[in-house]
Amino acid sequence: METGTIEVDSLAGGVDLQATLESGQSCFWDRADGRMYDESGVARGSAWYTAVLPPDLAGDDEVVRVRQTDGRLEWESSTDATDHLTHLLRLDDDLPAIQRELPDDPLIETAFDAYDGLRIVRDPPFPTLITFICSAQMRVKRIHTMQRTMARRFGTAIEFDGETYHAFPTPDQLAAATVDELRDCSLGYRAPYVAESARLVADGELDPTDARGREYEAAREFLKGFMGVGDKVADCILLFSLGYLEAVPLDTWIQTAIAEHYPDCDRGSYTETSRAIREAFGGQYAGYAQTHVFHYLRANGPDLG
DNA sequence: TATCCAAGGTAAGTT
DNA sequence: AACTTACCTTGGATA
Repeated sequence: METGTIEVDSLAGGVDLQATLESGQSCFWDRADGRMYDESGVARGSAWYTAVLPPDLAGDDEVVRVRQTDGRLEWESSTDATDHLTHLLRLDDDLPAIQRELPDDPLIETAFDAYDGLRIVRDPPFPTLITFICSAQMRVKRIHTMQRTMARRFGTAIEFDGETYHAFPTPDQLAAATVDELRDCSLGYRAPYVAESARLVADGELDPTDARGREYEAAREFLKGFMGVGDKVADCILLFSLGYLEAVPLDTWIQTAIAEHYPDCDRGSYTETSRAIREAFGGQYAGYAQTHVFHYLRANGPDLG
């Protein structure tokens, strides 16, 4: 096993690992103490998080553990995880520079200042696709449980440091699952969506990574080719996996924020409201504003700001 | 202990 | 294109 550290001071804007991984944008990481999203007064802030990197990222299924203590990130893995962490947690993003590009707006400033070091993640595309298909009408904590269940039942088991971890299922593995088996993972009406979208990827008919390189709105339309992917889910995949930092998923929290703080941005349709709020959030880094505002409102209630 | 309700929406059908 | 409606499941709220 290899270990290493990344100094938080070496990152522009630092990093808040817990805020980044437990703000609801990612289901790729799992808290080793099993207390993900547990608000019940458990000691937080230095917990280990684990993930199984898919072969297309690491060359082979590879377990990575990371925690934040005393101004540094500590990691454990079978090989050097520095580059993987930099990639997955977007540690190269210059947060102060991004904040300077955001508009001078009280809600955005409050939300940004409240969570120093909260970064957008760069999760692998296929798990992100499935995760956000599952997210429809679902609580964040339960989405996470659903992903863990699918990984345990259909994903490859990996031994690391004397423990067993499960990779998120590959497209082939998930496409091989029956709709009933997926329903047994508590997916409900999302089960056939997951089955069909996994099949599309497994059969080579559609690949979420092929959205890359397209103009933003064209990329969003492309992703809507998957079953169970509408505008909002497509925006989540673009922002949290494919690096479209201008994407602003219009979820219920942001809809509430629009109604209360930016009523002029409500243009009726998703496309037009999206354009308006994207502009209000400063364009190219609007997704960073979205994620901070989302996290802030979810933690503090919609009335503040 | 029951019952009710909302949760990071989408697809399909109707106007 | 815009507007309805149904949809699985479950944890937490309310009675």
